[in-house]
Amino acid sequence: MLDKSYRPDQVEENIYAKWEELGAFRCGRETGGEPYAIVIPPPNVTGSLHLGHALNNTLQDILVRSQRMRGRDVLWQPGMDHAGIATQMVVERQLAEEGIALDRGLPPADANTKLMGRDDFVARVWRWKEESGGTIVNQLRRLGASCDWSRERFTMDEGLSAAVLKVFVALYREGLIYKDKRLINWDPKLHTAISDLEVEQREMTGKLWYFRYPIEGRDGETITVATTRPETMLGDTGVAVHPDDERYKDLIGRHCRLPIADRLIPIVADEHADPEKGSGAVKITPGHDFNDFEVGRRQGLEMINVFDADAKLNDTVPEAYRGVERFKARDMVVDEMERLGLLEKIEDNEMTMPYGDRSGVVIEPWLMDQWYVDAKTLAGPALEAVETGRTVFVPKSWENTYFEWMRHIEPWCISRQLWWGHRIPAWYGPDGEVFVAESEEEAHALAAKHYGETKDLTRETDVLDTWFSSALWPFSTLGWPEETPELARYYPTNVLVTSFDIIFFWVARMMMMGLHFRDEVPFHTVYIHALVRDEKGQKMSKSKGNIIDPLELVDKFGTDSLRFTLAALAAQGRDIRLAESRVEGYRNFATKLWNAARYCQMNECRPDPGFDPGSCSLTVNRWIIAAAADAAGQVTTALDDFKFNEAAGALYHFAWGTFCDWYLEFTKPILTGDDADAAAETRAATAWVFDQILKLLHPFMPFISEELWASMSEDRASMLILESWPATDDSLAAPEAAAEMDWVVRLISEIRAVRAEMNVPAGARLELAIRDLATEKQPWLSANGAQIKTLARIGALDAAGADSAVPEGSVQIVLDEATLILPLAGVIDLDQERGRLEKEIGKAAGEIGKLEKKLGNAGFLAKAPEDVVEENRRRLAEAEAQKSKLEAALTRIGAG
RNA sequence: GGGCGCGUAGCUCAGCGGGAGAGCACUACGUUGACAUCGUAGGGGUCGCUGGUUCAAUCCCAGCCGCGCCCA
Repeated sequence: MLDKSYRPDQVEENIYAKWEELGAFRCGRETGGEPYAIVIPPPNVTGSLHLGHALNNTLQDILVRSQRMRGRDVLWQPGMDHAGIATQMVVERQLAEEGIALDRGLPPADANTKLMGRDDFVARVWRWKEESGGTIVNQLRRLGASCDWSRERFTMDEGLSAAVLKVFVALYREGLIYKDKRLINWDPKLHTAISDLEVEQREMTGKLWYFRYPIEGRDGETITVATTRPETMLGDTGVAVHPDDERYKDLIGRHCRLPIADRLIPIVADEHADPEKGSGAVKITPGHDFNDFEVGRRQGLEMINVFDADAKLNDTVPEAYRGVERFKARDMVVDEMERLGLLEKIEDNEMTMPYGDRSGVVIEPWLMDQWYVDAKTLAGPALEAVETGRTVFVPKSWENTYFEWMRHIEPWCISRQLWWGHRIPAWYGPDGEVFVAESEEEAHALAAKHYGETKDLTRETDVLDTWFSSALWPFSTLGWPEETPELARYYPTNVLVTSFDIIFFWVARMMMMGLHFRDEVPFHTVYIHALVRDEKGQKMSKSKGNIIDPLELVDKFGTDSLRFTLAALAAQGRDIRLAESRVEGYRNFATKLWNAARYCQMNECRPDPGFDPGSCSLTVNRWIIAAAADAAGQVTTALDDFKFNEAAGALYHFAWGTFCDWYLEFTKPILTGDDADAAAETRAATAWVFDQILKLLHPFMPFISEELWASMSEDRASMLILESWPATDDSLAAPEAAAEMDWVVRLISEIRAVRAEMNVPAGARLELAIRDLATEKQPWLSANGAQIKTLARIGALDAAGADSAVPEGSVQIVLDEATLILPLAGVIDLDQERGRLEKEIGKAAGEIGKLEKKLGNAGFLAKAPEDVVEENRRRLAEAEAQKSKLEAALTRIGAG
């Protein structure tokens, strides 16, 4: 016998281990089945599970488990990415605590600091990874994720590294990877370039400083420029005015003298200058501003880099400023300009500032050599694949985001000044000539050919952006560049499940690389799910302190409750606001099912492998079996459409609202009754339907469903995870049974409602007489008499004739053509009953009024579809009949 | 500035051209042998506002108000 209640903490770990022992997660188990593949969006090796991961992986697991049960050969490919920047930060911080710094070729800041070289550092990172990396993988196990762990991959693995090498060299040779000197986002704390997507634009109120620059050759005349970053003026190489700006027309082509730096810089005409903004003239610092960089290019201005890697001023500026930190330099510049009488004014200014999302420091646009991928060329086929529907976004609206980004894609800067990552396979000759090759030997061969003799080569020190390797994930994890059987079988994958903020990071890059190297999209569907927010709709973040830890919810309510909640709230196109009360509610659902199972056990409802659901003779059994099949259809259809909330809802309503609330109650009298055949059939049907529920439930609540599956029978052919999904055809449909049971449900509900309204004591047994019951329904009454008596607390039941008298003091309920009569003499207040009937009559009259108005409208009759008109006529007739029945009932009571 | 989305019951959210729904919360009643993590019943909404299209609008269109996100 099952315990009194479900204890998730006592079964989850055990069940998960059994699944793994069984090899249930492994691909290739079902060789006859059509393949179904999902690659996990690789979590970061430094990461830990947050609710976004919980949602993302719950949805993937629901898909994967249901497809597995449907007989597909499922591969859910797991793994992690090496998170270059994040991981290096973690390990560097650890080293700093031990007084160790990286040997970047500079003397240590303090004599006690030890220096560590590149190889030792990389070894140290690997050690860190083995010891403390990848906590998220175990957290995914707690979530129940049925990934094929035997195939777990890591972007720094040998195989994946080989893929990276091959791709880099191939793209280089095709001219799609090149070196270029451009402005990049420099992180002065982490000492590396970072991607646009890793830069957070923060809004703030800054200042706008107005400086006067003296015009050369015009004594006393100045031109005023406004700037938000005074310190960059030391790198100014021009002043721009709008070509149509009358105020400055005569200055175009002249020069002004840059104060402090004491250089001559040209005044140029460029559309970038906005006459409406500030003074209409802008200083141009091509080395430190993205817009100015473009202006500088157009106008042929000099590009001066005034900062070093720490964002301190370098040797290009006057002595006094050298080595000064940028914000300190700002104050010095402003002070000096003021002293020189060249500071016109200072205004407050609403602006955005770029911050590194990992370092939290202000990013410095910096001019330097980096490696780039020609993303524009690669984006072409990736765009086309979505335009032509080879890859589909669900919901479709996200295609716009993808298109927008892809159509305006910039060259992709792939080099990072880090040690942890895939080192770029490029070697430099003594004269700086570049040799790109898959190995050092090959590079030497290339060099020898180039120079005609052997030369010393030095390898590029930069590593590749982590996303460069993630972009290959859908095929590199399957063994590419080897042509493995898995690659042939599972690529392209079926669906990528991710959230919208990842469209740029992964989806776009995986599409580009997949198409270029496999000539085939990496996935046919991209399902974009919601963002999980807190109850108030705020994005969860550490700084707001509103983070809900999914594992805390798991500890409190069990994994299944959290999973079901996330699925139930995962409506397309809307964010999820997670309230703990919802999780609690679905925990109660789990408890409900647990108790239904106990009920089955107590009543010996054991699964019978020989049971044929089509063979039942009892209406109530045919009804519930048909309803179960219908629920299976609803759940399946919803899952096929990625409507997880609808699938969860259909399951919840069937299991609780139909099976527990009605079927189990209906069949109690049968199980304890005298008809042994009926009892036997009902036991088998109950067990069969409950099995259907467990199967449908399994993808959502894998643990409790598996536990109950085992507890319901000792001789299961397999664990639930490998069982077959319920059939979804309509061969079990039973409309006549549904009509009958629906009538019984309505009859009981009506009686209960009136009892409650009339304050009839809950325990009191009433007599029930039914007047005017249609002949064809007479059998319904006799067949379900026991159920009606139990559930509506009826003592004696009488199908009275049409003209039988209504006892004094009766309550009368109109149900379709019939009138239910409950003699309540002495129990009810006649005035109250009159009031109740009058209220019912009023409701019917209101309904009649609305319908008559509609049906009296010539336009409606002429233009509305026939079935709609018919439906309204039917409703009107129904309401009129009900009203007259109610009026008759009122007459029978008599005027008080 | 460009784009996307959202305002439906006290709260969290479904629905989306023809009878306003769920869960939670709330109220009343309940020791019926699965379940109080429960059962039965109930109250509660001019579906943000204003126009338009339509026989018919919570749903489609436009404008407005309020809120959120992404990109610049």
